[in-house]
Amino acid sequence: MTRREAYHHGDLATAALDAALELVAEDPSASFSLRSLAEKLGVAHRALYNHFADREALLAGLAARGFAQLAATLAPAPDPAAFMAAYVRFALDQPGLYAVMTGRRYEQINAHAPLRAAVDKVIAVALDALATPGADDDTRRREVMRVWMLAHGAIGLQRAGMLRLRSGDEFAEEVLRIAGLAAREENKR
Amino acid sequence: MTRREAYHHGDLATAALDAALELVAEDPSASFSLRSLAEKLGVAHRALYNHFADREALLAGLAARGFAQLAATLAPAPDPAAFMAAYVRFALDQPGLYAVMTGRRYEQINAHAPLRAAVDKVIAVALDALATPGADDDTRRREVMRVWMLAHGAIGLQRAGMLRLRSGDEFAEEVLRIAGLAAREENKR
DNA sequence: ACTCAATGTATCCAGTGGATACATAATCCA
DNA sequence: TGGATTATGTATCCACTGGATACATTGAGT
Repeated sequence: MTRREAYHHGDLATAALDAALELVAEDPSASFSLRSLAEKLGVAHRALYNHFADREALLAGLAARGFAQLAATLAPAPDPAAFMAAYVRFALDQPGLYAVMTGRRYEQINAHAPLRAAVDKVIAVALDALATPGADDDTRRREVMRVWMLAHGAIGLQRAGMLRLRSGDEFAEEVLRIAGLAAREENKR
Repeated sequence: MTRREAYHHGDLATAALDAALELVAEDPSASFSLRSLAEKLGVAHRALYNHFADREALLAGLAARGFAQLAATLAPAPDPAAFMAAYVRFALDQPGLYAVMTGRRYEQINAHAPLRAAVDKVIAVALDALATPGADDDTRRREVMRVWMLAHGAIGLQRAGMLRLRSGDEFAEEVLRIAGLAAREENKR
């Protein structure tokens, strides 16, 4: 451990988020305990509280990461169809992470600066990909929301088993079809 | 307690769901404990297990009730706009209940017959209100899903603070506008 | 070298969901 | 009618959780 990053056990905050991501990937309900997380890291469970005020703060940190990753995934989207396909695939690929991201409430997001920033970044990317360049702000905002609502709604209803859609790529294509966005070849994985 | 419904403390199963609904209304995160619920009912916390296999079963029962109530609320909807407005208002009026309803997972819904039936009832009502009578099944299904996705997505994004929309009636109207369904006078409360 | 803040540990606590064993009351059937 | 049976509720226990308090250790800056 000659690395500069190492304190006692290394960069525990980062390691904790890494481990939390794994636990969430294993169990999308994110019902993991701080103790199991600490055990996974070989550390006293109380050590985590040096980096995260409480469990919610840890989840907020994980959510912030997720939104940053989502923004990076969506950034190259050249049009609404590509955006929506990429968005839906992200949520399907990492259902636990997506649940953590969208499970925070408004106040929790605003109380956590990095998370707020990460969400705003996604909004900015969405505006680029979805909104008509010349239009006024209200119109642009509505254009973004329409696509986002459809995508987020589809994911939520799918998870709750209310739609009974096919899963995987076919799901993304079906959502595009319903949204009125043609599912073109380049949108396939 | 000469009433036929009374056993020891009355119809505990129903009373438990009533009390749970209150607790969820107070705290939409539905983080209430079975013990607080039992205390509210003046009963040993273990008594609840005579009526519900576990905490999840109790939530499933509450969700089933919610969907039945939702179906009744939506049934009179004469057109998609009215349907969507009523749906959004239901979710805003009872955010905790709506979260419990949509928080169950696919397997949990199917494992609970009354819940499954209640969800199917809502789907039937939605088909009536949203789908073109003569169209083929796939088209009808997609018509339903489009509206439902928009409504559910809007509610979810609003709760997560990602849309920053106005709340209350203005929220419902804005969602209708985004969905491309005119907000007419009769949709107002 | 010495101090101090950052980090990690040890130990405790009240509260939780759930299990097992037992008590009581309502119903059913001889 | 009355005794057995079953539904319901209680008492008590358990492992586990998030979090608090007190203390130990380590690295960094002077």
